[in-house]
Amino acid sequence: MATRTATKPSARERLLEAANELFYSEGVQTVGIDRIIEHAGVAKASLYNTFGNKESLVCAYLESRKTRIQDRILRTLTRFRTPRERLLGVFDAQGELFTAPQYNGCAFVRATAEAPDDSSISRAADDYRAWVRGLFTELATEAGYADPEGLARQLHLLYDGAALSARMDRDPSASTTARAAAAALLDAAPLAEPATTSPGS
Amino acid sequence: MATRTATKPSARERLLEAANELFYSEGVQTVGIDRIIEHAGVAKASLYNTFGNKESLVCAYLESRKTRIQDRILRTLTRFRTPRERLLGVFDAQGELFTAPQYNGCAFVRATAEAPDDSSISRAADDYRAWVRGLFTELATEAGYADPEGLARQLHLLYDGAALSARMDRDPSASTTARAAAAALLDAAPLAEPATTSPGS
DNA sequence: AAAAGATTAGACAGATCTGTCTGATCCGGT
DNA sequence: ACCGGATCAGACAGATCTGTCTAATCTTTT
Repeated sequence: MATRTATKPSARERLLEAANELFYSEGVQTVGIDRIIEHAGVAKASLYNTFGNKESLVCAYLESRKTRIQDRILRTLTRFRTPRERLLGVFDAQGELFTAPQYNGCAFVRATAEAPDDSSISRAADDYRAWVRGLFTELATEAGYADPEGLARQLHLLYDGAALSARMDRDPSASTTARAAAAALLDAAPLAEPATTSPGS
Repeated sequence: MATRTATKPSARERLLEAANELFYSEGVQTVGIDRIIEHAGVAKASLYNTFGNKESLVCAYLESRKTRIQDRILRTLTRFRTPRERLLGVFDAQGELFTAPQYNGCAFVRATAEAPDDSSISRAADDYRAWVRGLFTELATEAGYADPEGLARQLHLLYDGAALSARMDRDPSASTTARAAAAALLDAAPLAEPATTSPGS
């Protein structure tokens, strides 16, 4: 509750930091508890007192990653004015992630690949994906497109594909490709009709 | 008794079949050797005589999956005539995969998420991705687009995104969304200038 | 029929992992 | 100063995993 001074982060914070580095770079299953506590400089009892078990630590790690990514995207979007620019700006924010020291793909995809099907880890991934989907839908609605949900689904595909390609192909330029494709989709998507007939033929 | 061919598959085939089911549905790390041999009805020594170690078994499993998917896609593409239909037909083939009994996402993405960075597993994934990329590039070239590689990259993003969404969102209709987006990208992509004209068939 | 090679069941070794427990030590609030 | 909670180091139990090895049984070839 009391805010820590800058001298020494709490055991919880150090554990989350270590989890963030090790789980993300090497995978959830391959990194054992011992490596986490060694890297965090924390006793094993502190870990189990704080989180209870490994799965809860993984969920907390995913949660912290989610808020970090959300903040990063939203901050990047403040640079853009028009709804269209902001829709495409999501891919710019993604590109910044790709060029980070070493990007290893979507943490939620990786963690889900290692977790049983109906675990709390999958639920954390669902949360994150719902947020991304909601963001695209909201921006598409603001931009006045006729089918914001459908457009958001298409853009989400590009967003996922870019993250996957950036990792699997070790190609950070995937976000640029995705942005260009997204621009083409926006150009092709019909706007909501403020009034008269639809443009057929 | 004297029948030696069709009645009983070899130990290798049964192991690959078991690996295909268990590794794909539950993950590579979480499924142990004991589960594999039990499910295959094979002795442990046979597994290690045949494959040497677990990683080789995983690679063989990925290899068999790759050829299976390639066959499926190519067979589906024979239904279509024009290059454009065949480009979009890749997403139809993908949709058939999604509606399979239980689809669990791209096996290569899952396996790579659990494997160390420079393993032979990653290399198997690279092979598969290179094939998909080459297929899109080839079809885009046949269709006469000005920038086949660039278009193939965009379509590959949709392909990856659809596979990822089908798994993460448990939404097999992702291939339909991807197909629609791909059609829009094809409409927007410029055609190559016809250097040598051989117009009609 | 007999030899040679596969295949089987399962014990075993060695390593590793999660989670618990003990007791000592540090540190902030009253 | 003191007390209670947080944290520490590390041993320990119990389970699990990969890979090896033995010895018996089945299959094929000579």
